[in-house]
Amino acid sequence: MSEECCPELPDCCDMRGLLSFQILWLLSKKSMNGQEISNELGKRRGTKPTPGTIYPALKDLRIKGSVNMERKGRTTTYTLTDNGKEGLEKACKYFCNAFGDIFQEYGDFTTEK
Amino acid sequence: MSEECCPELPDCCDMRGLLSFQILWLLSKKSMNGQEISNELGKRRGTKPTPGTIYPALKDLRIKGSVNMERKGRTTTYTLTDNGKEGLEKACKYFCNAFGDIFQEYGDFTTEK
DNA sequence: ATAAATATATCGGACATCCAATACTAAACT
DNA sequence: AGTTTAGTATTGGATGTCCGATATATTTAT
Repeated sequence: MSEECCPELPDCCDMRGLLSFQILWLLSKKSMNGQEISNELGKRRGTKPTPGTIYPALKDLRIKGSVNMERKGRTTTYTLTDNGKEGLEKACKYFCNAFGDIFQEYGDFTTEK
Repeated sequence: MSEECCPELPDCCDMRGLLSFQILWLLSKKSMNGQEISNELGKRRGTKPTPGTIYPALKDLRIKGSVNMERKGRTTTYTLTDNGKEGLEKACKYFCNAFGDIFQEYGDFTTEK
């Protein structure tokens, strides 16, 4: 996850979506606050989501029961719930089934590069 | 891509998004009409997108210049344009950078299953 | 005490994605 | 000719994702 590798957003199609899924995945590795989540997403996407993106998403995940929030002073730590863990496993299966071939075959797509 | 493997949609998070990207990917392998695209998406997602989903997406891709349409009788064949091919390569890089770790590490996540 | 910085949060607007419902066209069938 | 079927397409409504702008609370610095 180096800095040099900043993928360019394509104009051929829309690349939005799966934000809440990606947040759950990140939280499955480590409980984090909003800024840390935002930084991790920035590494993967090239640009950090703004507060207007990240906090509504976290609020929705809390309402769904997928994450817990715990505020201490200035920072709020978000943690995956047991419910969220179960759901994430289903979500990963769905995701891999839907997009797995792109990862497996993308090597062929760029042989000429 | 067998029939038995129908992933369940999770309730922990939203799994919408990247439809136009997935359509471009499918068309990069073979030109297809709407029904064929819909069937391929159904195999990967478990449920086939309805006409109200697929045709607006294809219309947007045509307006963006990513695909061409050619109607013959009852069917319309959609083909990736050169522009769409270039864009798709960028899109794949972006996608792999954003979600690659989930594929690489998901094996660990399900070792207990 | 005041100011600056950090972290969280909401609001408004734009847009893609999703479905159900409806409608149309062309081919195939009776 | 009339009916059915296959394929395409639009409409309306709901929701998630995205940004820019704004606001609040807490910590840190001056």
